[in-house]
Formats: sequence, structure tokens, C-alpha cells
Amino acid sequence: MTGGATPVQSPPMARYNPKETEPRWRKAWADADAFRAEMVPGKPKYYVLEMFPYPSGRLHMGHVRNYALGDVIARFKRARGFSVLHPMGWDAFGLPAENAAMERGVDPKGWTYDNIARMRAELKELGLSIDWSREFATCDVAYYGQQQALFLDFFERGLVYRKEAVVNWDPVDMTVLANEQVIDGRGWRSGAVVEKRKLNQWFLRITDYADQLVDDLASLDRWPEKVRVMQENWIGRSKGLKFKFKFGGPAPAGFEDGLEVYTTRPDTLFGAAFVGVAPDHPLAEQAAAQSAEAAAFIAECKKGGASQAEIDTAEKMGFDTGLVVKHPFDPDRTLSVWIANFILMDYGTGAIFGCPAHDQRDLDFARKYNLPVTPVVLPPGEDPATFEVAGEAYTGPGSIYHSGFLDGLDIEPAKAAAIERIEAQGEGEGATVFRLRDWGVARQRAWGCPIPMVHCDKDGVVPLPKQALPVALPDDLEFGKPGNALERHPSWKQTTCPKCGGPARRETDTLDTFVDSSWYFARFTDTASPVPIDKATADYWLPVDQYVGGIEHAVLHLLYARFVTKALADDGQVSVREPFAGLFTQGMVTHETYRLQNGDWVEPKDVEVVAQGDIRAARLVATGEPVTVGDVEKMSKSKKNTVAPGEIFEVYGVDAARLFVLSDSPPERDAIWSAAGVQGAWRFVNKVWEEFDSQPASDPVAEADEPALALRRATHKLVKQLTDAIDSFRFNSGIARLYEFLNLLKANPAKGASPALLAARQEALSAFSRLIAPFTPHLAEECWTRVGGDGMVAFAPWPEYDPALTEDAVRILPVQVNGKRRGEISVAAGAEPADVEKIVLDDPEIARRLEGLTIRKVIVVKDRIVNIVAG
RNA sequence: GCCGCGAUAGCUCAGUGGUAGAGCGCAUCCUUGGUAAGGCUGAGGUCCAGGGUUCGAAUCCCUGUCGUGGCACCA
Repeated sequence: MTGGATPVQSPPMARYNPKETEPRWRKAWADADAFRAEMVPGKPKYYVLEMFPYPSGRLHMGHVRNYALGDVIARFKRARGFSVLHPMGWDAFGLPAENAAMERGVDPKGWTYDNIARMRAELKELGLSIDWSREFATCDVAYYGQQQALFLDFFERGLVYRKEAVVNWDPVDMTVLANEQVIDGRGWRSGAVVEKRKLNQWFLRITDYADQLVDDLASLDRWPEKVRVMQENWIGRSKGLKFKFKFGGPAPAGFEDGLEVYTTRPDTLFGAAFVGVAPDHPLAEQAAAQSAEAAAFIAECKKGGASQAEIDTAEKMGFDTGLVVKHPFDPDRTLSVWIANFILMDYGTGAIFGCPAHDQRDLDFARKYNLPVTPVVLPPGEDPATFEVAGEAYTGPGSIYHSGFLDGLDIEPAKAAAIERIEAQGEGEGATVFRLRDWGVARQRAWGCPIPMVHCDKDGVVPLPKQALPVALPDDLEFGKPGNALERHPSWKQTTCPKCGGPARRETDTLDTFVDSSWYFARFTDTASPVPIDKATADYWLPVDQYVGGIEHAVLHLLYARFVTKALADDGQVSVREPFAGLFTQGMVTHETYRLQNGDWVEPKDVEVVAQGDIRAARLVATGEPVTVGDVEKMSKSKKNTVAPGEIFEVYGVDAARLFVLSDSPPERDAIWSAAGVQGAWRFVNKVWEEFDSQPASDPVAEADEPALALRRATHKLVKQLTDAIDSFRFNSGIARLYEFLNLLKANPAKGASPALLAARQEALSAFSRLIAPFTPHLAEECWTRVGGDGMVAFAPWPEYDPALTEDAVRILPVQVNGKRRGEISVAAGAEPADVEKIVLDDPEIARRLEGLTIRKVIVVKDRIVNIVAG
């Protein structure tokens, strides 16, 4: 100010201005290369990773929450002295790019990289402590070329194979669809009825690792129990018996040894009433070839819809093939062989024996076709002479009866005895069966990682040598029509056979994008390595210490990544057998929904909500039209209940947005975004700055007065609380403690404070600026500078606390009489129970309460409470 | 059907044997040169229900109710 008419008068306090401070600090971090991850021998390392985003082109609140959560951990661990790796990349292959190409005629590659550029800018605005030097996209040829090398390694080790399999085929889009992409039997995009087709497909042998994938879940003690349970269910390990029924009469071709079935209940074998095979079982196909009736029945079965409702209500249907098999324990008994619609070909052996008394499906089937229902498990307390199974199969505990040599045994011993007998007869053996199937990884899509194989008329399917890698995607793909643009490309697939040198065709299928995300975390450890994974570097950084992402990946991505890690470990490429030592699954970001009277959804930014007492009414800002406030739901475009992060950053700053999304709920639960909430966070940011701005420079004071000591105690308690809260992912409660502490600071203002209190405030503010750094990093830098902190808070060590100061010297103990609070006494911390008892009994107020009562017992819990039992 | 998770103030949640708490919201009053504000004070709770264990239960156990997530004709 150079003088003039306006009086020179600075406002009492300068408003905090995130628009100025936030970009300034982001630049300072970038200039200092503050977050570069470095291997420091002897320094403990910490690898924090959030699930990398698909580059849709737009950041949403879910991203903000996900990356803010990870950033809290990364910044905290860095301050705690760890060498932190916190990278970012892009899960960039996949259908949306091809759909955009088809619908808008854009190039998928250009579309994807444009989106990445936009999202990178938005992510950088979040002020994340990321080592951007390691950024890559899975559609970078440098990445997928290395992935092709891994695929060849897996092929060499026998983990890749090709087989004919039944797949979901969309006849309009002309591609295979994943099960998740088939909704009520129709393609999710085209709406066409999906066909079942047999196609040659590439598979990864994940089932080779099924046992390990279940067993090793037990070692993942920093994973949510829920996710471990879901994986266990998905893998679906069951132990039972596989054995062959001998045919009673001439065996059908190919079944000379018998018909193999699988059961988890060999103890109920004597209750068998029939044998059933799946409609697509080879035996059923044979029957169809010989009988028009059987063929018609099978066709009928295949018509059944795939939707859950249809499966739930589908009636049991069967067709008697006329074949019979002999009971393994009683050769005089025969069982008829049926084709049944409720038997699945891809589980077990595709054939079962039916025990109606103890399996609900078998019972329904037996009732429909008048097959015998013989109970063989007697529930405890039931009379064997009268026990019957009527409408409900009995699946509980009991002892075996009506069962020859198994009679009198409990279920488990009976299972063992039955298996032993079958094994002795050489007809089968105990077997473990999994629900998990091998992983079909081929996609008839052009925007993916090409499978490095060629087809030669002479040599068949031949892997490319590694020197031929990468197999790069061509840049001139035509996406005008559905189907695989790679297949249509005029020249790309023409090549020569690595074996015979003759003409050959490239494989035009590409890899499932889940392959891309199954090893990216390992690539982050050295993104420039000429081999897929640089072992020494990976050994330093892996495993990922803390992985953060959505629960929606609880099974597929996390299971695939675990499998690939185990396969890589067996190949000597990494040393860890589990990729993610800690997993945190965060909740979604939700928002209220708003509708006009005509039912149209409206966006939050067009709605004004007014509180009327405890009731909330809403109206449209533009017209005043009343708006109905609906349920809180996941932010989605269809319900228009989204809030654009960029608009929030613009109004309140990045720190307020981060703070609110972290403070609202425990991180694993859904967080409800609200305008009031973010305003609250914004007010907090301002109040914090006011406290720092009002603090004058002060000198350390030797003698602390009472208020100063109280503030010091609170400060040290706060440090302990925040440390514990972040360590245990209770970010919301940590932030609540910060709110409380700010109120305490305001109650002990700098204005009028004693020198001792000013010094205590100085200590408090120094700690506070470091404690808020993981949550509101820009504000923290500004505050740190204001209190004379050394360098940037991004490099500052986490504050330490003095345990002696976190404990109060004097304790107020409630005194209960018969469990009801009747008074309190104050004693020195750590006072011995005997002394406390004496003080209590000498207290006149307590004595008055005890008048006329006999003291039976006095319970003193040190530093907590006193209870007198009297009567 | 099977396997989980949850229920505490109007809202979002802490508290996991020992005095029922926080933030936001709400109300009163003050301030209106901190102004898309700020401050003081306050109200508000059968800790889902019932039973059990205990000197003592929101907390541990059992049963139920409601809500919610995952899997599911998996033999």
C-alpha cells in the first residue's frame, strides 16, 4: 500500500485462501521432488497402493475418497521414517474405449490417452504424495510387451493352455462376454439374447493354485475378514468322494469303466434313489443321439433362462435314460440313470447320485418322479421305527442307519468309512473339488494386450520367441462395425511361423484386462526394467504393505493378483507369495437423491435444502419448485446425485474436500456427501488458519503455569490419539479429535495469554500442523511455515509424545453403591486400591449413602472406579 | 437356502466390562468492520427387544426383530 484515501488498516485476520496456497504448495512439492520413492538400504520401506483407476476421463468422488485414504497412510508413514513407495498408473485397456470408438468414431488409443491427461491433471490437483515418475498405463506398449513376456513364461511352465469351452456369445457385438456382462440372458450393451457357443479359448491354470489360494488366506491377517470369506466361498473347496458306478447291463460307449460321480455325502450312499447326469454330460449327449425324446428333453433344459429368478423357480425336470447302474455296496440293488436339469456339467463330474431324504433338490426330484425316499441319517432323539422325511430333506446331525456296515456311526466317521470301502473296492477315491474354474483370458477385442501366439497350418499353435516382442497393436484399426477390429485388419495378423518360417496368422484375441491388473503393482517397483520385474528391486519393495480399494474387487481382481503372484514366485521372478500384506476396502460415496414432482431426477447443485426445525425441505433454486428429498444412494449419473470434485475444489479448496470425505464416516463404510458437511470442513480449515495466524512469535518458557500445563497435556494426548487413529484406520475419529482440540485452542487464545501459555500454544501448533498434514497437506504446509517450522512439513518427522504428559496426575473416580453412581472422589493417579478404599469409606457423603447398610464388598479398579456392594 | 456385517443424540459416528461421548444439525442470546461470517449458552439418549453371565453390561453369551453385503440347483 502506498498511501492514499483508503486508511491503511489490515483486517484483524487474513482470510485463508486455498486458491492461492494450494497450487503454490503443489508446485513446491513438485520442485523439491518430495515424493520420489527411493530404495534406502537399512531404512524400513512401506509400499502404499490404491487400486489404479480406469481412465474414464473424469474424476469422481469415489476416486477422491480412495486416493485421499491412501495418501493419509503414505504421508503418515513417510513422517514416521519409512521409505515410502506410492505410485499411480492407469488400467487403460478395455471395452469403453472401443465403445467410444464405435459410437463416436474416435481412435481408442487417442481417446484413452486424452482421458489419462485429463484425469492426471485432476488427480494432481488433489495434492497426493505420489511418485509420478513411475506412472504408466497398461496400454503403453512398454507395459503390455512385458506382459506378453510373462504370458510366454507362464506358457512355458504349463500354466497357459487352450481348450474348447462354452462361452457367452453376443451375436450382435460379435464377442465373448464375461458372465458379469450378461444380464437376464441378454448382452449388456447390445440387448441381444446371448448364445452359448463352444469356442477355442486361452486359459490360465488358476485351479492349480486353488488349495494354496484358500490355505494362504489364513496368513492375510491385515485383510478384512469379509474379503477372505468371500474368496473362500468363491474358490468353494469341498471334500468328498469321486467314484464310478458300474453299469448293470451293457455299458454305453466310453463308459466301460462306469459312470463317475462326485459327492460330499458318501455317508448317505445307502439312501441313494437314482443317479443323475447334467444335460450336457457326454452320456446325455449319447442318449440324445439315440433317442429323439432324450434330445427333445435336453433342448428343453437348455431353453431355461440364466437369470437368478428363473433358476430359483425352475422346476426339477428329469428324463429316464433306461440305463441302470449297480449300487457299489449292494450289487443286487440297481439305480436308474436320469438326465436332470439341476445338475451342472462344470462342477464335480457333472454326475451325482441322488439321496432324496438328505438333499432338498434330490427330494423335490424324487417326489416328482415317485422315487423312493429312504432316510439313512437318524436325527438325535428320533425313533428309527417312525422317523420319516416328508417335504423337507434332513441335513442335520445324527447317526447312520438302514446302511449296512455304516450303521450306528456318526456322519463324519461314516463318510470316512464309506470312502475307505470304495477305495478298497478300487472304484474311486476321496477327492477335493473346487467351484473355482480355470481363468478364461481370451477376449475377441482389439483394445487389449495381444496374445503373443501364432497359428501355423503346419505347426499348429506356436508361441512367439521373446525377441519378437512386443507384439504391438496397429495404429490404424477400423472400429466402424462390431466385432474384433484386429481380426479385420488387412495385414496385422499376417506373419511367419517362428518354427517353420512358413506363413502363419497372429492370434487376434487379446488378454482379459484383469491380466493387466494382476501384476502392475510389481512393475511399479521398477518401471524401466528390460524384463517384466526386476527381482532385486521387487524384493526391496514387495509386498504392497497397504492396498486400498473398493470391495467390488474382493474376489476377481484380488484373487487373480494372488494367483499371478504365486505363479511368479514359483517361476523365481518374485520372492513373495502374497502380493498385498494389508488390504483396506473403503466404502462408497453416496448422496441424497432429489426428484421433481414429475419424477425427474435433479442434480444437488440445482437444489436448495432448507432446514425447518428437524425437518428438511427442498426446492429448485431456479424456480422455487418443490423437490422431494429421496434416499441416500451411491452417486450415479442415472440418479443425477453426483457432485463434481472439480467444482468443490473451486469453491472450498482441495483440503476441505479431502478433510470432509475422510471425516464423515469410518473409511470402510459408505460416506454421505453433503453440502453442509463440506462447509463444516471448510469452516474448520479457516478456523485452523486463524489460530495459527493469531499466534505471535514466542520464546520457550521454563516454568509452565496451570493453563499451560493443561494445554501441554492435551497436546501430547492428541499426538497419541492421532497416531493410534491413523495406525488403525480410524481417520474419522482422528479428525474428530482435531476438531475438539481446535476448540481447546480457541478456549486458550493467544490474545491475553501468559508467556507460559503462549509457549504451550507454540508447542501445540507445531504438533497440530504436522498432525493435520496427512489430511489437509496444503493447509499443513502453510501452518508449519507460520509457526516457523523447518523446511516443508512434507519432510518433517511425525510429532512425538511424552507418555507422562498423556496421563492426568489426579483422577476423578466415580463411586458406585450397588452398581449405581452415588458420588465421586479424587485421588492421585495410580493410587493403590487399599488406600482408595480407605478414602472412600472415610468420605462423609459416601458414608451418608451407606447409612443402615452392611458393606459386603468393596471393589476398586485402579484409576477407574469404586463399587461398594452393600445390603 | 448358506456365510458375513450392522443397530448408541435429529444426522454421521466414537466408546468393546467400570461416570454415556464427539462433529454436524437444532434452539436461545450476543456480535454485525472477521460477514458466502463469528461467539456464548443450551436442549436432546428405554445405547433395537428379551433372556443369561457379573458386584457392575451399550460393551461378553444366547434368542429374536429390523436393515445390509456376498454366494447360491456347487451334489
